[in-house]
Amino acid sequence: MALSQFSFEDSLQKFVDEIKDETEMTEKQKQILAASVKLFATKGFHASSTAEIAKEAGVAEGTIFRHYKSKKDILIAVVAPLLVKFATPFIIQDVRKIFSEQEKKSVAQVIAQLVKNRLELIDANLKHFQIIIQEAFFHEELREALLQSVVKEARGLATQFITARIESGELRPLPPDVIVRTFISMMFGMVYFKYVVDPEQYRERSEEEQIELAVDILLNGIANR
Amino acid sequence: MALSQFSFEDSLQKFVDEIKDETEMTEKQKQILAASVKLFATKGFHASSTAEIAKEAGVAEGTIFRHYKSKKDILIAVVAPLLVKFATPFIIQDVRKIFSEQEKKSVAQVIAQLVKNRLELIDANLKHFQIIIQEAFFHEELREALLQSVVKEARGLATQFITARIESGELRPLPPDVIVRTFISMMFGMVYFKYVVDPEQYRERSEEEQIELAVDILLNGIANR
DNA sequence: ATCGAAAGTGAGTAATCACTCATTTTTAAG
DNA sequence: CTTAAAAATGAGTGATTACTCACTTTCGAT
Repeated sequence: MALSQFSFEDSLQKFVDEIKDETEMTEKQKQILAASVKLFATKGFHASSTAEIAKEAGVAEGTIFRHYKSKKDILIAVVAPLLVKFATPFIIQDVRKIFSEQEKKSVAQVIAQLVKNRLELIDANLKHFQIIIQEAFFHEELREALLQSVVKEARGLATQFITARIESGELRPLPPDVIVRTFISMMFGMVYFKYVVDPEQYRERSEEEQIELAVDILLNGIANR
Repeated sequence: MALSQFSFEDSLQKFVDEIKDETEMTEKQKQILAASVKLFATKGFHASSTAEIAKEAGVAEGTIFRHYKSKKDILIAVVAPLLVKFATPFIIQDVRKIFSEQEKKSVAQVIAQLVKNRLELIDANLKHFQIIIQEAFFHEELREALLQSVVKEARGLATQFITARIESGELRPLPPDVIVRTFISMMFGMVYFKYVVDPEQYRERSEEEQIELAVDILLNGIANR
């Protein structure tokens, strides 16, 4: 195995290993994770103490370290499932499917479906998503796992799709990476405006309308012809 | 004065008050700020201890608290100048000027100029910008000041410009807030990809090309006509 | 040269940090 | 019911935290 692939394989494996089925978790363990999610999302990892987590979970501080050998292990346990949900081939079949059914659908349909699908995933795991985004700034391993697996995987698929659609004449011959970047930026922007910047204004329109408008702009731009 | 405006006026005022001319700063004080910027940007505010800051600045820990009454005060002192640079009417004239010269210029020119101008501002203050983005998650006052002043101000100007250009027929009759959101998302995306996600790929093209491509997509979309 | 104020110092403070461990409680199989 | 393992506990650990304060040094005006 090439040395350069070590860190990627390692960090992804580390995340996968950390995942346990909820069924094989103690009640207290679930409470610890739930409390951690709540605190990490609102105050951040560094500002949340293990004493606080224990109190919020209704658990002795020692119990935390019976299940997680360090505080950082809690973060990994919290973040791993969603990271894998985004990244593993198994679940990315979701996305793969959208792309593979391409013959039948127009670009607009595929993109709209993709946006909807990913936004639903984020919505369903909002706090976990928030924690990942926040803490990726400070934890290199997390950032690494996020970029190398999720982004790389997503970009691979997207580039394939875009290239095909350029050849078929449906898309302009623009550099695929720029299109991917624009698409990802747009989606993050939607989430950020929806939950942080301006929830009231965002909700003036329905989610379907928002997606429709965004896709419209991505496809056709804002200039009048 | 309406009660609802208190927090905005207060937090903005607090940030403005915190700014001191560099000329009226001690040598050691500048070192403290420089060390704080370096540490906050790399490790984050919470993970940077005052002992560390003192050591990095080559200063006694007590000296820090001679100038700043709390650790959080350092953060404000670090962040305030850039925040004001983004927000105050005085410096936003920069942007206002771009908009006001609109008669002579095409939408594409105005937007390209605007993107270039803002990206330059970010580039010139990259670490400070990074700190603001990171810490806005955790400090409500910072988030408040950022949203209420910078975003609101920027949106006001942009909406005015967009509305005018829709009326003149240059832009499609899309909701201005959606256009603004798309524009801001695109810019953040460029910065994020350039510095975090994929610096190598980003730099395959020159900055001018990147801007040109982004503006092109914003104006004309990715679909073939 | 004198003097008061401002700048700088670093040992000291109580509080809090992540984490340990001897002990007790709970669980589940025989 | 017995019993051994697993789960849970919370007082206790040394290290580190943001911050204080009595003291020394530097500086500028007279």
